[in-house]
Amino acid sequence: MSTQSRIIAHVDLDYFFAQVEELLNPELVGKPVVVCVYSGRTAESGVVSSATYAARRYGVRAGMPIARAKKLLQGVEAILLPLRREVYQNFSEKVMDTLRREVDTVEVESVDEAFADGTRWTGGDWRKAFQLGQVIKARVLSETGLRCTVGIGPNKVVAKIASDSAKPDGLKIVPPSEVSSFLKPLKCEALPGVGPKLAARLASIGVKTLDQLSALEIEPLSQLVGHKTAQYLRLASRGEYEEQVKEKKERKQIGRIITLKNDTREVDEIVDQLEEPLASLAEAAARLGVVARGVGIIGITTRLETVTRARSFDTPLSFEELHEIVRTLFVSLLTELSDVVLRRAGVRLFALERPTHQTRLTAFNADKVYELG
DNA sequence: CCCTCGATCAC
DNA sequence: CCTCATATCGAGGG
Repeated sequence: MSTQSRIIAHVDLDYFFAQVEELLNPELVGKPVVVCVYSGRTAESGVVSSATYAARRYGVRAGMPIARAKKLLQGVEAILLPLRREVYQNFSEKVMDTLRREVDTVEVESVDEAFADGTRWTGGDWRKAFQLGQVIKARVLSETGLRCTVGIGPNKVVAKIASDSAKPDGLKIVPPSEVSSFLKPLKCEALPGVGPKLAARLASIGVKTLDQLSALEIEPLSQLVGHKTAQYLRLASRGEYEEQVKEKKERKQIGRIITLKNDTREVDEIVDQLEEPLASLAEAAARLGVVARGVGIIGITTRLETVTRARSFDTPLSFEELHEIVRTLFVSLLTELSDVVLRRAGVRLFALERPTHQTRLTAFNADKVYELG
């Protein structure tokens, strides 16, 4: 069979968190609904995580401080709701299962996005691509109640840009014959992986559109953005990015980060507040059936700069050891950086492995148990 | 080559 | 005024 043209769908749930809240409380439908992450520092501190289109009409956007959103919504009958991660995760899983029932391969990109390989579904026939999109949208709606936007293209990059261009509740097909004209006029930021920083670098050599980007020689581009990124930009901008849709494997790391009650550089104060996150991580690791050989800390300074420290080991770490290493890492961080004050602090576990027969470790047992070697 | 760290992205 | 979680890249050191 011709491995030539695949038919890839990108499925993007519309204003996902806020849409779930609407679904759970139909009175909210059509109103400005804003799902917020409250940091707990003050009653109102935090950011917007998701907003309905009614709220967006007032300029509310994800990532915006809650205080600013409230200003924009002054005098408006708006509904602010706290984030309910587990609830959205459950809906997400239902959606992903729905997709898996329809196509062979589903690659979960995030809680609200997935790629679906529709090559088999369509028999490789682009005349069936629209039908594939309609079926995906209809199945997701009937099985979960959620609306989504579907972009379909010959590769993941084109499919994702297509869905971006069609939201909300849209369906956009970009067959191979249209890829070039579809991509050419777009700004570089339209490519997944190109954010403000990379876009600024490209702009510094006068490159603003995918058309311009696709015309660059690889060498100078590589000088500017590094080897891997240059290869990616070249292929992606030409519509020639051919990474296959594949199920994601095991998680490589898990982490938690919190906003501290007060800005501080007191290790005790920091580690105290990291007790819960650490326990939560231990639980998450246990649920995943993994142990960690590495642990790291993250600090966000009052100037909003990120500082990290990490250590890895050749055997898995017990909960007690994690705790101790986290403390040590914060001590050395704060000793080395005598002028930083932390606003936020976090912990992450990496080098995650399934326990071998040599090691047993459960979430809440303190001791690492070795068999005799 | 491996490790650590910071940056970036995108959510 | 500034959340939270993950992956990846590249630089620098060993």
